Amino acid sequence: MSVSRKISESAVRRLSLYLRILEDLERKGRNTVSSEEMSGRSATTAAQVRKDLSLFGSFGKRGLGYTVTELAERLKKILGLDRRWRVALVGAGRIGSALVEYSGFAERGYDVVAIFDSDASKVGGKWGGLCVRDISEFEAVSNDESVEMVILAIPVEAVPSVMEHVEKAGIRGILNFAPTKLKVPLGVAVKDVNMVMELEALSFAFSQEDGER
Amino acid sequence: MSVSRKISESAVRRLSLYLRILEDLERKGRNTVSSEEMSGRSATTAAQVRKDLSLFGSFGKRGLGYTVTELAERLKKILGLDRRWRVALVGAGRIGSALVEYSGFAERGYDVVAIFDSDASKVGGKWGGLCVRDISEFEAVSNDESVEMVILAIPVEAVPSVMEHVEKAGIRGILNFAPTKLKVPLGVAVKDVNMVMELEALSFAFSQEDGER
DNA sequence: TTAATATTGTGAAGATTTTCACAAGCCTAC
DNA sequence: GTAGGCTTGTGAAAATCTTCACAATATTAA
Repeated sequence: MSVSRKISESAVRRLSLYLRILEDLERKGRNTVSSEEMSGRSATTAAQVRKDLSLFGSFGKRGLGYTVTELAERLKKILGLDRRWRVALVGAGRIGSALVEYSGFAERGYDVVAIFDSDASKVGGKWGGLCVRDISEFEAVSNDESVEMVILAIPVEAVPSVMEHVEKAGIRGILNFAPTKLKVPLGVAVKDVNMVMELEALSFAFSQEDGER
Repeated sequence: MSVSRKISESAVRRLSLYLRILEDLERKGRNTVSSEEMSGRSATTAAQVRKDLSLFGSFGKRGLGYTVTELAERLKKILGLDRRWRVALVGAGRIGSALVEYSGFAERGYDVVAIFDSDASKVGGKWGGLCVRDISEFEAVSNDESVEMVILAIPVEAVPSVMEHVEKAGIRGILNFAPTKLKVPLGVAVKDVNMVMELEALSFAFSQEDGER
């Protein structure tokens, strides 16, 4: 399982997508699937599917394809989903609320174990069984709760001070909703979710099309 | 301005990021900026910044750098942000709510002009001045309102029936929050926002690190 | 005017990712 | 058991993306 090669961002995204497809096939009671069919359901080619999988081993049977449940298990393991993750939410605002109440997280192994905010009017409130804590308690609480990842759903202005806490606590994974590039120490993984950026990519696609007509 | 070359996904994301940086510099009253400084604030190299920009023309002055406001204007035009976009939200749930109330959209030129849902208990409700319509009215309303883009914030099960309406209405841009790959006709642009996928990328990064120790 | 300094724009080199194409292997049917 | 039909796994080729390196050009100072 230990892979020394660097796996590209897009390959990981595709693995994630393959897993979703396999889970769907599983629900439908399918036993095997070919790279050809998988490619039809994603937006890739069969060769790409096989290449992606071959980065981690050889999971299929020639002439037959892949066993749905087995491949799903393998992918879960590769993606680190064969365990649960302890996550803290920083920012008890609207986005945070949507995230915490979204059942998909828990289903996929991510447990929100603490919620923080710096707004005194929010601190102390109950959010689905959890008490909103003041951000100043971050290090202590995240240590007690063995927090591994953080979801950052805060405005840009709040980023520097929050990041200080996060860094000190030794957090090594951040899902960032703030529309800014975080500066993090080496070894900390950051994923940015930026809806404005997505919309801009969309309007760019439009403008290009129009320009080409 | 009309560019026939295909611009890569990641280049567009970077342009979007550059624009954010420039707007920040603008607020701070800076007049010019070098590719070197821009690269410091993004996660790229100075050469990458220059290459990205040179895809669309030559906007800088040798020895001096780029004029902040001028480059920002250029980027806005390139990204199709020199106009407003009429957007419909489909799915009056939690994510939809977070999006509609998020001021960043309106600020960047995206006006939500209609909201749809298929849940009878939601239809008729008022959402920030807009009346939630039944999805069956999609074609008629989106035509009246000249809707250009759609934000899809619905569960996977609802995708096929909703997509029928969207397709019939001739929508050509979709921001998709449903965790599934949409099948769309040629010429329709789709951007997927998938938080579970981002978290999976994060747990993958973790697992890799651990494996390498 | 000339020299020194800064920074762009861009071919070319290098690196990475995707696609191609086919040998190798597995299954079914006869 | 062997022929025929699929489908994987994978080197090699092709395509794409990033970095390098430097000529060109603008500014400032003397």
